[in-house]
Amino acid sequence: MSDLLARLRARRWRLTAQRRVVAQVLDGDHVHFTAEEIHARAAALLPEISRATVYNTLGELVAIGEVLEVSTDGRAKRYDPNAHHAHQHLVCDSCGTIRDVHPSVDPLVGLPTAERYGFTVSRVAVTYRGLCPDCAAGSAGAASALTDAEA
Amino acid sequence: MSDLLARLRARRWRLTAQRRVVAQVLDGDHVHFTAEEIHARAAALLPEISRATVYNTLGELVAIGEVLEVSTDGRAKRYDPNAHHAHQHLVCDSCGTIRDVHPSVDPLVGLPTAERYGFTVSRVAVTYRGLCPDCAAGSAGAASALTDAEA
DNA sequence: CTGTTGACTTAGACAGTGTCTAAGGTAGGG
DNA sequence: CCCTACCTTAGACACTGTCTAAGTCAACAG
Repeated sequence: MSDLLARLRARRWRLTAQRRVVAQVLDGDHVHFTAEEIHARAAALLPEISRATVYNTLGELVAIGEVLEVSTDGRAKRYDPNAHHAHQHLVCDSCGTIRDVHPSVDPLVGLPTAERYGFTVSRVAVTYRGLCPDCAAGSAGAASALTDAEA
Repeated sequence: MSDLLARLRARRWRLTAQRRVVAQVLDGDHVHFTAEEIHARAAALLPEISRATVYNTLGELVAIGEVLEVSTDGRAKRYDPNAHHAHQHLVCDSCGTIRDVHPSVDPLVGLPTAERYGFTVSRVAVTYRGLCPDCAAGSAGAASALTDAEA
């Protein structure tokens, strides 16, 4: 689905080599990289690309809605190229891996007006947390170490 | 509900002046402060308290489940003393304010096993995003500026 | 094809958030 | 009242992200 570049052209973006490699990295494996990971992969294709350019480009892609920003822990944000399908995230508490999940039922379930406290609610994020298969295998009985909660 | 100190005593915590003021700040208004805000308020009560101690204490409170850590944007984490009632969060995209909401229906709705990709799911976080009443009043028509999405 | 121009990129300084270390202080049990 | 293990401190450090000034170049006009 490398029509990301086509969409960018349609938006009259100046198509520089730097923007092309960033788009290419995002179009690749459908994972959720951090900005630094994207920079590293982009630099493998175009060694002189700078951090600032990667941050700028990601910020613009997020602003126009082609990429989603995901902040799961307090660490680095991750970038999700799957912006055109509503979905939720499954996050590993141990390694931070993120997987997209496409629920059959939309749990958006309107928040009752009485519970909105005057807020204008525009969207809802649902994040499932736990351990990915690899980490669950590694920590085995340590599953009880999962004493931290968040919802 | 200042039995937080009682619970800490029961856990055989050394009750130092520093830990007491941190607990006191958390027990106060039921808001969601950042670590720096907590440090500032604690320092108003005990001027020589250090940042490291506030971070240490918050980390320990989170580890034992007396306080929840909430990372909504990529900025500073916020600390939620309301750890003993399952709840969700309403977050303002403009000012970052967080409100607890206690939904009548639990949208946890089990994630279908087929959608778990082998993850061991231990909990789910639901975050409603939008504008708080104050920010909605301020930006008025700019509501359409909310082009970013996250779920 | 070539020139022009404004948008883009760069390196590096800077800022916010959080972690770590070594040294000194103190709560709480004896 | 003393000890000692645990706690606190100041400050250095690391990570993530933002900003600036100067140089570069994609795209368009001619």
